[in-house]
Amino acid sequence: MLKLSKRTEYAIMAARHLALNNSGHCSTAKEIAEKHQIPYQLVAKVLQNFARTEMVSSIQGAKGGYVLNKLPEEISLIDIITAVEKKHQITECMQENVNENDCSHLDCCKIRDPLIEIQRKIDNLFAETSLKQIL
Amino acid sequence: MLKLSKRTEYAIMAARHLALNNSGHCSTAKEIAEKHQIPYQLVAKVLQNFARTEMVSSIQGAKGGYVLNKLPEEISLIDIITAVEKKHQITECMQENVNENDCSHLDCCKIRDPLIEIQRKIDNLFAETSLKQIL
DNA sequence: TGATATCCGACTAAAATAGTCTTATATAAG
DNA sequence: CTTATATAAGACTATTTTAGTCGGATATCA
Repeated sequence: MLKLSKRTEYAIMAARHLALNNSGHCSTAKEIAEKHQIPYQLVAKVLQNFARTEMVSSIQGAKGGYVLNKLPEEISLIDIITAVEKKHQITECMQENVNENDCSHLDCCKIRDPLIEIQRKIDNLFAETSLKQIL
Repeated sequence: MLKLSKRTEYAIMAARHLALNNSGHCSTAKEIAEKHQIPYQLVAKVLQNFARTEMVSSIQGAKGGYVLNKLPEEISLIDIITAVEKKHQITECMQENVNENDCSHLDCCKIRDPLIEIQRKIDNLFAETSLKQIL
């Protein structure tokens, strides 16, 4: 319970790699997969997720790859997490497009408000940690 | 990712029930299951977990059940979580009996320290929320 | 035009979680 | 002393989520 997914672990490792190798040349998915011993297809997907955000650009074709668009201090763990995870909330009812009223438990809503507050603080913790801090 | 398990949700609901019905008589697993529409066997297990801690006592046999030993303000969400979950850490390497060195990633340990700090703060969030606050 | 990349959906495998079944033991009450 | 009711606990199955793989399309450099 509450564990970070491999996807997020790989995402942090990939972001870290990009930050450490951002001098001029871009990094490929293959390079990152080999360097950190993580499955190629998975890093590839994570990097594609990154490329859909502002923080990373992709360059297609031969000699292509990925580059960071921001400084490590401008990127937080929550940016990385939201880039690769659809759901990172501690309860079902906090996810997008879920109505407050279609909670599965009769008395859930008594518990809901304090949990929302905890969720907000957890997101804050990840927002306060920048990529620079883990280089 | 990061979602609380049903087990923990049921545990919070059960603890809440005990706190609200702690005037003299004890509550049975059956009663709690029916009142909150959660599977009997699951609440039963959660309550058995509770009974192994200081916060709840069980009374066996007919007319038996469970009673809270502490005031709601003396019980925190982290007490409830640790009573029912073996693992609630955000990474594998933070669990009991895991050596710092048998991390599966080559550069994990660069990431480990900041994550341990985040883990500590998450635990704190759950520790700061008492059962009384969710009654 | 071939080699090397990103892009992306569909699929399979593995692991974690949720839920069920079964049996043993304790105890109150008729 | 037997029956009904309750906790205790382990083994099992089903479901869901997560992890990982495969195949094909597109882009670009040389």
